[in-house]
Amino acid sequence: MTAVNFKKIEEKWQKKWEDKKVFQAKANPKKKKFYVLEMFPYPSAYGLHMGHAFNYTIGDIFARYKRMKGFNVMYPMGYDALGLPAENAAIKAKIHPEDYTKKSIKNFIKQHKSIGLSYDWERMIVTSDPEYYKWDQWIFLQMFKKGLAYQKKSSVNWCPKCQTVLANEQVYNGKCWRHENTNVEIKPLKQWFFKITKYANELYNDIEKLKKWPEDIKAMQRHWIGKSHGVEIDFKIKEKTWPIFTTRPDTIYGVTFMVISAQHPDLMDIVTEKHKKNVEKFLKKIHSVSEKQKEELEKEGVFTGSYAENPVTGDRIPVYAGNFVVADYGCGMVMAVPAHDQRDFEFAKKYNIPIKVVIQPEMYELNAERMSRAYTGDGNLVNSKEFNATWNRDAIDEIAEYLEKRKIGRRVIQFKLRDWLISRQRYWGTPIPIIHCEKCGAVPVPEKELPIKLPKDIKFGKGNPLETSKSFANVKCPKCKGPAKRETDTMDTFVNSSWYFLRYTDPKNSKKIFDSKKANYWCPVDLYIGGREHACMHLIYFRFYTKFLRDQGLLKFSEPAIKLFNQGMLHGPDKRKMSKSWGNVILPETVSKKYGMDTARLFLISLASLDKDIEWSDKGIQGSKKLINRIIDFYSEFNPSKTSPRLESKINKTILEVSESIENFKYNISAIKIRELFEAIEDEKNLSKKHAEIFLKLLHPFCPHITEELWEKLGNKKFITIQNWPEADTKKINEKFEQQDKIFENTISDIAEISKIIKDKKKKEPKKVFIYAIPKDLEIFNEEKLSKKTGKKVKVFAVNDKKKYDPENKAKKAKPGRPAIYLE
RNA sequence: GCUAGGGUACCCAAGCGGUCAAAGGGGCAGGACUUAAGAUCCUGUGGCUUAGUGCCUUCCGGGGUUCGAAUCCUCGCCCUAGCACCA
Repeated sequence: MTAVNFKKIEEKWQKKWEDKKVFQAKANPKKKKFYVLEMFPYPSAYGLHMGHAFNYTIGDIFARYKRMKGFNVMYPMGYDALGLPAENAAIKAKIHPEDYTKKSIKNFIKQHKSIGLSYDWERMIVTSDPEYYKWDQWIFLQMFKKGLAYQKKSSVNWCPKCQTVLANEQVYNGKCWRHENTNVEIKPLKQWFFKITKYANELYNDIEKLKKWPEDIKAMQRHWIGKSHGVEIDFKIKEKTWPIFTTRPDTIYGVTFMVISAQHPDLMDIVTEKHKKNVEKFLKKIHSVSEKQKEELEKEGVFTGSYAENPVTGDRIPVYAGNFVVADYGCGMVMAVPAHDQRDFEFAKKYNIPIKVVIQPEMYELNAERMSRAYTGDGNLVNSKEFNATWNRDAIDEIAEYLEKRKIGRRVIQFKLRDWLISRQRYWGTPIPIIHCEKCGAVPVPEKELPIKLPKDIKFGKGNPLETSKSFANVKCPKCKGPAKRETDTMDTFVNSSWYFLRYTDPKNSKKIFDSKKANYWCPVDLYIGGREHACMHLIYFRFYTKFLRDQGLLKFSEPAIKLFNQGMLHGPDKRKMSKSWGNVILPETVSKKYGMDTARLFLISLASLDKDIEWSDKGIQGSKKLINRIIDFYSEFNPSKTSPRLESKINKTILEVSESIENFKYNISAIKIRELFEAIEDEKNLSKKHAEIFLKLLHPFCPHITEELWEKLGNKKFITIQNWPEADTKKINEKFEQQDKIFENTISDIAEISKIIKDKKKKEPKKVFIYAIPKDLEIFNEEKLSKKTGKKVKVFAVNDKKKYDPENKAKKAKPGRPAIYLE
């Protein structure tokens, strides 16, 4: 066996691809485009590991396949370079974030190239480049003009470790998304927001159009956006009208109390003098409980002293402040119907508030005194005046109608989605292009002054570093020219990644964010690959941006990606997620040296379905390694000859199977089909040059380097990667051969079986095999092949051969498709 | 609790109404090669039976639909991920 220097071959072809710019994409309206994109990485000093390689290989295989299929493929890569981890790492290493980032990116590029990915490097973008984030600022200004970027004071999530605020999407169970042990604090601060809620309805409804997105991601987004239909009912409290949102207007007659969120900004307006102390005591108490206890927290509240008037019944009902009401959903107050809502029920029981049944189930009768839990099922209304005996589901509509007619309520749609908090009090982000002037207020920076670059004269330490830069903060007001202060908040890094896919289509444009023609040619992204963890962050934000830029007249489409693919996660040999912190990281460099990158690529995709989590194992990769070595051996001794019709049938069938499995992202099946074909080739030995080339083409997307190398060895001058994908000649596919293969394999099993029996009985291993086949089947049984597979000397006779050796007269047992066998 | 997805032979994993005792890989066993080991190659790998075309029991468990189920329905149990007091 020849020793192969994989690393050398890999570097050779990586360099050639790059030198000849084979993967450079050019917009060409006459050609059908295909845009493959992987979520770009956040460059860190740790570099890439095989988990990343797996992710990128998925896209690369598809890009190479589509390119060979004749599509105009764009497959770019870039770096999401701004953000907190880089800043923190830089501070720790005592270098500037920019230097840290540059160094990391350099390493990432090197590693990306070493995996053999067919990126168009001319299109690379780096979000920390002012020429990139300039357009982030430009988008901000457009949003500002439309009232979609605005400032407001509100209770925001503050991570004490990050020293900055977080978006709702970045808070998991009350913890920071980057610090799972750090409780997020609630602080009232003036912050910048993007009004993503303006698009809530469209974002929700269009999920339906994402036919090629995974169901779970869509479900998560639906849940996150949280659309619900309901009614706002006007309750009067202390002369003020409070529109209370409910999805259950059918229970309006059963309201016995109200609960306002303890976090509500206007809570104190409702609290009466007499109850002030009590309420304050309560607030103090709920603030002092730790997050952990909050999870199991009982519903608690305190009477505010005020009463609300039920607009339908005119009842005077007490208003409580409670710990279980969300402050910024609806209007932060709920109407409570203890008989038919479990939370309200628990609360009412605890504070001895009356329970009024307004829905009676059909099978039995509820008694308010004896209920042990709320009845949340359906039934007919009772105690509801003119609506009595109405089926509650019908009553929802009827009562809504009734409220609307009397102008004391209206049908509305509520969303859980909140506006996107984009302010960050950190350095390594896009500066917000706003100047604060005492006279003119928040004034946008004129577009021609963009980009507002990050200053260098800053100090890291406590608080926002941008505030330490004199050159940055003190400016003139663009409107009145008076002294003013520049906004020192930077934008969330998710801003940068919300539109990067568009910039790839025209990455060097200095006049415009991108040329719409180009963007509309290449986009939407045909295949977008990345992790599930972005379901409710990036994947919502970039849909939002797409819709906004469409409304700005820049785009003609409404959804950024046609197909979304979530790859599984690669685990280390210890079955844990591959990551630096577990110390189970496998590096591409090591793998390339040890097995060759092609081997690793093949191994990763053949382990399981691409969307499943997989495990790296040095044992497991042996299977791929053996195959690759055999292929290389075969080609190094290859002499073209004529391909048998049997093999030709198999080749053509495999073309269909491999193509189909690639299209369906079943690369594991592709790998098996390729393996099976190669084994057939090895068995037959005779192969024409044309077919030898077809095999390499089928293998190429998976193993790009060695296929280029072997392709060249066959005497080809042009790259295999720009060849046409083989077309199957279906006329050559003959199922007869497959049946024959089956017969052949059965025969081998039979020989082994009989051999075993003889060995058991006679304690002697038979060495010779005689096969008696009916003449029609004769072509199936190749003596040489049989001998090799059985490890015995095999002789084949036709049953009607007069001179055959058949001492026990077995030949007569032969049937079509099943030869007779004699062993000795 | 809700939502999405799973539970397949020693392990990983494909299959998703008949061609299924169930692809492929790993492991293990036997054989070939070799002085031997390793590497490589071939074969086997649910059970029973027999000089081979046979039978039995399997695809988390129970029930069902069907001429026929690993595959469809239903009820459980278990796992994985995400969300979680949204009125």
